[in-house]
Amino acid sequence: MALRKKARLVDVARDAGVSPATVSRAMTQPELLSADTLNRVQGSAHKLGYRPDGMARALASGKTMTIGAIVPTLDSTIFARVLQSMQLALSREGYQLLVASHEMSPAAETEAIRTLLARGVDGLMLVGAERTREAAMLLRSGGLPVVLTWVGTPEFASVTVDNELAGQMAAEHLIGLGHKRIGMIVGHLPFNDRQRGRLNGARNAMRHAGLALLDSLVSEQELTMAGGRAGCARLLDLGDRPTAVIGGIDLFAIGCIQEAQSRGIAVPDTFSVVGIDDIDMAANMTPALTTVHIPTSRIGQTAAAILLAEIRGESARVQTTLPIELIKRRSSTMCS
Amino acid sequence: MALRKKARLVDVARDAGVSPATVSRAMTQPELLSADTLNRVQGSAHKLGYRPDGMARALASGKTMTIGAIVPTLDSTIFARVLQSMQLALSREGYQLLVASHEMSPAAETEAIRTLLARGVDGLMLVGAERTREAAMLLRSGGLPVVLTWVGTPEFASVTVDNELAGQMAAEHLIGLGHKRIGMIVGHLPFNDRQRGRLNGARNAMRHAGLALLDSLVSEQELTMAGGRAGCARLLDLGDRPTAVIGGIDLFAIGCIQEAQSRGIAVPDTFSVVGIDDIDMAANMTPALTTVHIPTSRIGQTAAAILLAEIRGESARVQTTLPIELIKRRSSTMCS
DNA sequence: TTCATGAATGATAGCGCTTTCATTCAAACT
DNA sequence: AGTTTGAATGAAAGCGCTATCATTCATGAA
Repeated sequence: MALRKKARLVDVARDAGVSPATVSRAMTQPELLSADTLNRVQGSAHKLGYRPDGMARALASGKTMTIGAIVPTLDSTIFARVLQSMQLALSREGYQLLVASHEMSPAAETEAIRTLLARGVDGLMLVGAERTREAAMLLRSGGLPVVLTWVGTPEFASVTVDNELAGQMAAEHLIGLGHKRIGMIVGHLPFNDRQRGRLNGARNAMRHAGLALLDSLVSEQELTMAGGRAGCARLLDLGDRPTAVIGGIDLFAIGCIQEAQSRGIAVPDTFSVVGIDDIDMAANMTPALTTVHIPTSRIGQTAAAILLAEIRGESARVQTTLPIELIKRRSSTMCS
Repeated sequence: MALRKKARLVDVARDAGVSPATVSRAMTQPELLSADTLNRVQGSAHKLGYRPDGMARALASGKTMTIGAIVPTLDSTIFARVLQSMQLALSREGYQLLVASHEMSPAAETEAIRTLLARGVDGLMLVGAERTREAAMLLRSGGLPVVLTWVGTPEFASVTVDNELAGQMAAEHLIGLGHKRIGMIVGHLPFNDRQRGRLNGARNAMRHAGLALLDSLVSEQELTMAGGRAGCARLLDLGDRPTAVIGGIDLFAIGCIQEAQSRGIAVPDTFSVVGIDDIDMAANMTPALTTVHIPTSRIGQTAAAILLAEIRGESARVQTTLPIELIKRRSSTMCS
């Protein structure tokens, strides 16, 4: 009972008086065995405290029962939600999530892809469609199911959301309320096709309305609430300040509201703010945030489902786009 | 160039005209080889696009280069920060993080431990000291480095924070400001020794001051901002409402402030609120939140360092407690 | 009775790598 | 010259499991 080494499959086989193959079957395809042997094997396994070795299993079967996910950052409600719902869906099928983040660095993402591929994952979830040439090569030659989220390309399966439309909906809402000088706070654009899409969407909506999203009213910031405050501060310091601001993410919008309030500017009475994402907090602040709802949990669930399906060889390169929706709350109102 | 199967170690060996052992050495201990052979091997490896197979490597060496982390939930800035800083520290040494969450269910945590152990991880990070008997057994018999975070036990290495002290500091601050009727919003207590500690700390501080934390002024809520609002609403609806509230996590405190503001109750003028954690948002809201700072990033870094050290056999069962600190901001003031 | 037939099980060859242990050979000592 | 030493490499035995193929043995069809 004490200093026994870990029991292996052969130990169980010996104890139960069967061949290793039978034990292996007992563990993975019990329906193939007679009730009698199955019982005997399970008994021995339990008695010896046998736990199959995942690495050996992985090597022999080529399956790791692990899905890799590489996100820009873990420190974001958005991605946390996606990961959480993925994990939930995956664990139901016995899969585990291997998580890596790259902190907005293409090189780091490439490296993470390389590592996960080497480590052996049965599928890979990535965010966005933009990556280094090398990363693309790795994925292509990796020969494993890949699903892109938020933004996709025809080359891989994807669960996307129309970021342009999101930006457009936010802008159109404000335009409909009579706002003409609209500002926007966005994340750093270089390695972030989500933010670029939202910005373009807003820009186009304004153009269609015969207005313009002035460059001077667009502030690029770090994706934090502090970034939102800073961006808003810059816009509010302007001589001709905007009457409304779109946050490229809710956190920006919320930071923006805080900044306005701390300056005694009433939201929404004299300053409207709308966000994109609809994070938890959006509904719970005062004023509650008008925002474009992005179905993050569904993105995760769907990504998991697609990966699982591809692993089973059921489907290939499914391109899914999830609907988004403007949620009108209190932070936006008619331009006064 | 096209339909070539994945190159294996023997392929490289053949191409370079050396034995497999030499190629293996070239990959893991290049300093053992002559510059000449090393070059030749690396040349062949590169030419064939060779990438070592992690599973085979893991099986043969017993090392997976993977660390498991099981957190209550991914959807929390706090744990996200910890994971992020762990990952950063680990990746520098070539390790990857395998993440699982249990959503506050002891059974789910046990299952996650079992899975990760089977999957093969070189070390394991867990939150809190409370778990099922079975989980404890698994960890003990797992024979792998384990580090507990937030709350620890002598049985394992740990990086903790004095949760009681945190609760105490929050309460003492309020007491020092003259508050006597103090309420508290805490998370569900059953499988959460962090929240229990904080509550007890606050309770003791009040007792020492000759006051009492009335049960009627303690509200147990889900760990979300909405929970904070709900808890606060309950307290504010009371005939004899508290003049100050402690949030067991910042999110509660923030929700509480939102709730108060939405009722036209001025914070901090007629109602003080303090939190615990010091999440990003705390400093960026209006009023900025007074809170007890918990060094989350350092928890992650330290946990990673301890695990790495134990893997190398350098140290064992280090118990570290990180300092915490009250950050006075605007959400709390003298009792009027 | 004689064979297919199929269900239950066994034998065994890997999966791709690491890791002793053994070998070779030149440099460095007696 | 004869020996010791150590650096550089090779040979080969696994790591613990899965999966293919073969074997056994009732069962029912011919």
